[in-house]
Amino acid sequence: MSIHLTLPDGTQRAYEGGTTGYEVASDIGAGLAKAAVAVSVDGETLDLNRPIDRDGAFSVITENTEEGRAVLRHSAAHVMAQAVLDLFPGATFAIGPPITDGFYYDFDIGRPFTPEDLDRIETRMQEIIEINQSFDREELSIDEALEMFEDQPFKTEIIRGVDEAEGAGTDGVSIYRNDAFVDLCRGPHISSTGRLKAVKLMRTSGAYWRGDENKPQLQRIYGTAWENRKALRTYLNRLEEAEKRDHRRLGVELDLYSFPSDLGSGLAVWHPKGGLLRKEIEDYSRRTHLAHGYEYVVSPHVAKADLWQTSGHLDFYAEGMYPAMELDGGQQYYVKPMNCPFHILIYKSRSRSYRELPLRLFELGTVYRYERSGVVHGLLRARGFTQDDSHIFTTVDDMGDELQRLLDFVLMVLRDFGFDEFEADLSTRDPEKSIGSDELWELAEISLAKALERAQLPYQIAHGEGSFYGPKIDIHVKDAIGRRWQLSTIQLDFAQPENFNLTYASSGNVRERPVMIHRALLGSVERFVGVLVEHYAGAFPAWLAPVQATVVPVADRHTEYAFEAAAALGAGGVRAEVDAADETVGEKIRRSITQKVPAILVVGDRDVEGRTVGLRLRENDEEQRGLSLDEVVSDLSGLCAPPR
RNA sequence: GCCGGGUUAGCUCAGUUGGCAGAGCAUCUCUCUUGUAAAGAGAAGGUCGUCGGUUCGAAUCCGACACCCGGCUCCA
Repeated sequence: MSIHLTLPDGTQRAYEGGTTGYEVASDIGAGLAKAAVAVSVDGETLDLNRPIDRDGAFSVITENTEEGRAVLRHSAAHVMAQAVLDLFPGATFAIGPPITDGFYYDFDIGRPFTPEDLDRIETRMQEIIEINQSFDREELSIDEALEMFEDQPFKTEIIRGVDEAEGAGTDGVSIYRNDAFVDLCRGPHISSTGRLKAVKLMRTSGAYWRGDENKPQLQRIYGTAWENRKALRTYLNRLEEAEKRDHRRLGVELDLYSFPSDLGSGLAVWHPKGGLLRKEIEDYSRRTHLAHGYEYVVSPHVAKADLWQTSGHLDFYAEGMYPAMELDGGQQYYVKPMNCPFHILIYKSRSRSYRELPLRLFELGTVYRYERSGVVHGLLRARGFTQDDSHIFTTVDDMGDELQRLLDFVLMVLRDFGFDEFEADLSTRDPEKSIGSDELWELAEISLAKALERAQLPYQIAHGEGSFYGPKIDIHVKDAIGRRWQLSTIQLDFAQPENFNLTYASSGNVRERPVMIHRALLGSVERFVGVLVEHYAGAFPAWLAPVQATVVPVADRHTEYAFEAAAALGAGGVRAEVDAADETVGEKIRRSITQKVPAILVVGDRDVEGRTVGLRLRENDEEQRGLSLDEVVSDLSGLCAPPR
């Protein structure tokens, strides 16, 4: 019996039944076979040494692709587990999958791993790699597997899970054996441990079994594995690069904000330069919202317990709220974790007509959330932050159009800040934990999906991840080094209009219930600044740079003219500073470059005489001399103008 | 909240077995008057996160708390 394989280029080849993937790869080319870690046959990935017994599309998975690296990493995880079980008798092990850029494995050794343990494990792994053990696949029945792993409670739990999830042709499980080490695993794996050329253990941490904080906490070891030493080095350099972009570090270096420990966890103070950056962002936000049919409102930071009771926050969100303050003889007040109830009160301040809808109330609303102590992370996860928050009150009929408008608006805003790659998550209903009619949910989910499709935004459906009151879209951006950040959120809300008994008079003069859309575009100004800092590595677009131009006098006698030039820039709307310090020109240039100032102007004798300047722009370090001051002012004032 | 690691000058970090607290950068002063990524000299700067304990003696050992970092869980 022969098998027929279709290669990616469309050519067909026939082989004896039982030919292995490696043999096919070798037949195609020796180089390909050398780089191969697995093959894909008819949509299924197989070990190289597994006989192929069916026809279909065939491709070779090579070690320098993400799919191939996942195979390497998965195998590295096995080797790590083998090393741990060797070194720590009685250890139990749970799961060890490949992840982005690496792998991990969860263990229970009765105590945490120490850095020294990590060294020993890595050394043992190297030994295992050097003896080049082969990975051998076997298939077992559920009962056989349960017996084989009887001392491994996590493994038996997984096996029972496979048993219950039968269907998909799983009446048994596969295991991979290298030497005395056996692990439950679907595969595929590399043919032998010697294929691991560049493995490094990175860190340890606690991790809950099955990600559930009510289950026991295991000890996780993270590692990384690459096809060769060079790729590993490149990855480690990338980590260093990311560290240099860290917004907490750059916040100090650029004097933007800080997190004084006297203040408290998760709380930032904004220094003058950070304050200016924020102000630019907030001004932009207010301007564009006003230009897009929003009405600007303001609400206080605290409200009585009753309001939070009505809104459902005390029932559903109490954990995220700061504890109550008692005022006025027992009256309880809460600091706001969200702005919605206030906007609802504005809506309710008088009776509303369908003619006013959609009513879009917008606020830069500062909220406080009691984040658990282990989760705060600079500006990206703070306890106090300001949302560019709006609540849109719309009729059910207008909801679809409004969502489309909204999505266009979101993308415009994000693009204005320099992001151009987006992905969305559409979170749908969890029937167990939600309110509202099926019809409304379905309409809402369809409307969200339609809006996403019309905006040509790639999205994934997150089943059951919607909030209890409605489905939502979360928008993620990709930054300059490919990381994904969640910024915008758009949530439909059927609950609050009910809770607060919101109505409007329809054209037929009937009381109808509006739908609320809760949305934040930047998300929170704090997080947004954090993401911007990391995206631009602190070199903000000129319109956002706290200092847009530095004027450097060559010697003391040029200082007066330098201030004149700075004043001219200021009059042209450019934020300019004079660096009149008693330092060399080289040092002053260096300081401005380090501070990522977009434009540096140098003025000396000839400039004073001819009313000119020397100019050096951040984007290229070539200097120009003798440019007319007036022209430079006009150019820079264009360069520093906000996008709208 | 959980697991682990931390906290020494404004910043980055040394500090040996428990025995007088250190460097570089930044700051201040003076000299130099500078043309595109660090001029020279000097000075000042510390409750060693906080509180308690052990000790003749604690930055160093122990405990609690605060804050930070890496994860888990959670999330804008």
